[in-house]
Amino acid sequence: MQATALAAARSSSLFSGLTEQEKDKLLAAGHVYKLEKKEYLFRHGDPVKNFYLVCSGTIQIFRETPDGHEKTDEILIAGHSIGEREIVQNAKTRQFNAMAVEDTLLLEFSAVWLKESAKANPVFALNLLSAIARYAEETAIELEHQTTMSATQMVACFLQRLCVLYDFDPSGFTLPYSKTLIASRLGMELETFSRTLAKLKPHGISVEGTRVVFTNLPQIEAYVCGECSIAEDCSTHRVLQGKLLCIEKKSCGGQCK
Amino acid sequence: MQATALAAARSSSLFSGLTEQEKDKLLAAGHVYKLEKKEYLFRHGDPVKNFYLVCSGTIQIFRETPDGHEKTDEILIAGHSIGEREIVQNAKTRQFNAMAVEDTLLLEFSAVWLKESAKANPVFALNLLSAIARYAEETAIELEHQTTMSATQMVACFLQRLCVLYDFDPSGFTLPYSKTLIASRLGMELETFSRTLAKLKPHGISVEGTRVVFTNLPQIEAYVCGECSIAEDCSTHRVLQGKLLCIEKKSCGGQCK
DNA sequence: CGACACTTTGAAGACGATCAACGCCGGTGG
DNA sequence: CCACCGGCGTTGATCGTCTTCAAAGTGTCG
Repeated sequence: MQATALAAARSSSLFSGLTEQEKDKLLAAGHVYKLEKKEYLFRHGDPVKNFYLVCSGTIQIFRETPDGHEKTDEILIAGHSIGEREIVQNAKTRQFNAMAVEDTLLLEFSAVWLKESAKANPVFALNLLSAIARYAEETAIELEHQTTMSATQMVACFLQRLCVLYDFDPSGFTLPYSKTLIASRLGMELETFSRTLAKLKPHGISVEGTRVVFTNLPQIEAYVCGECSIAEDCSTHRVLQGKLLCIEKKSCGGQCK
Repeated sequence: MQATALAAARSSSLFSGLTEQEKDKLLAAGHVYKLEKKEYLFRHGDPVKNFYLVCSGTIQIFRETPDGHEKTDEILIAGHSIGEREIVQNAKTRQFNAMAVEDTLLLEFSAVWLKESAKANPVFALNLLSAIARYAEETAIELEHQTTMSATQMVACFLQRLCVLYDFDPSGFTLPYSKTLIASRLGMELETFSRTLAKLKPHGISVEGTRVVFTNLPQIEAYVCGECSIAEDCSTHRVLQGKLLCIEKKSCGGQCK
């Protein structure tokens, strides 16, 4: 169990470019931390004491609005890290909640450890910087999507990304978490999400229950980077892995075939 | 002229904690760069070669969607920096446009200079890390606002922030840039923005032409951090300077008096 | 089998975008 | 000095999309 946990942790981008010895030394400071489904890792307002690496399972990062609604900011899986931004900024309290979506294994490190390690190891520091910069970039893209894309486009975009990120088979895979969670992640209501799925069929994305099938693969592929004539400039449709998706004429101005 | 430019630049948070000598040494590598109103600093797709510090004037960072719409990501004034994220991430091309809103003075540095300086000076490196982390945090809040607040709330929030950020007099100040730009920044149409302003009057915010007056100051003040009963947990209404604004009952659930 | 969580579907409503027309102002040129 | 123009902002009417509220359907697990 411990061995598997470490394997996932050492594959984190934070350790890229480090020797196996260096990784061992850094990881030695971590304690295994288990969470059961629905258990909280921490809540909004808790003091920032620790840094975490996800080894297995899934962690949901979310905020609660005063009227009781939840907005999911991130869904983290093995290899992802939690808390580096707050620690770097010396934030005193957590600004969001972290909860296990399913049984989850983490490695726990102290905030001090993170800072010391960054000071002591320039490669690690650069990885940290890069991870935070990447998060900033992803959030900015997310924001752009939110303000310029329709719900249909967002869902299509999300499913494509999901497929790439989790290395699923496009010709058929199962959603890794509930539709409620996905809707919350996309900042829309469950009902809207549910209705949207039906609209995707004509575009070659079929969803029934938790089963997703990219039918008419060539058509879908055609939407992917390289075949989209405005790929370079199509910032609206840029997806994190450098792939593109233009699902509706509306915001493509018909330039994407 | 040069003296003023340097004064604004050295006040940047990137140099906090450095001795005057260190600042001098770092700033010596910069070249003054002038932009006239409407002139581009760079465009989407341009190679990432330089890092900039804004000394005076205003720079608009924006993206163009394929259907011709513009979304303004940031409005930068003296002390702000441009390009650190792309450089840290080794991005090859700019992912957005940067244009002068008015005549603007900048300091230009090479991308290499930024990296070398970060390597050579740990305090500078930490400031850089902190600046990027702060940007990430601000963007995340922005995203949360976008998905949970109404147009009315966003505008009210923006005006309050503007007042704090620019150190304006709440009892009366002039908008520092056009309403078109503000609307674009808030991700809404000019018409929506225009209509929204009228709705703010009952809440103690009066806008006529470019003149903004926070009337009924006590009422407004009451909305500000400390007097809002759910201040600590009211992430939706958290504003960058640690101030709060709850302008409508809708999402406060009546908890904010 | 029943309880419960999760999802789907329907109908109504709110909100912001869109299209269109008009007013205002500063600048330019005759 | 006046007429015209273009940029900017306001206002009105309409439309589409997403949310909201309500009810019913599906699946799983004890």
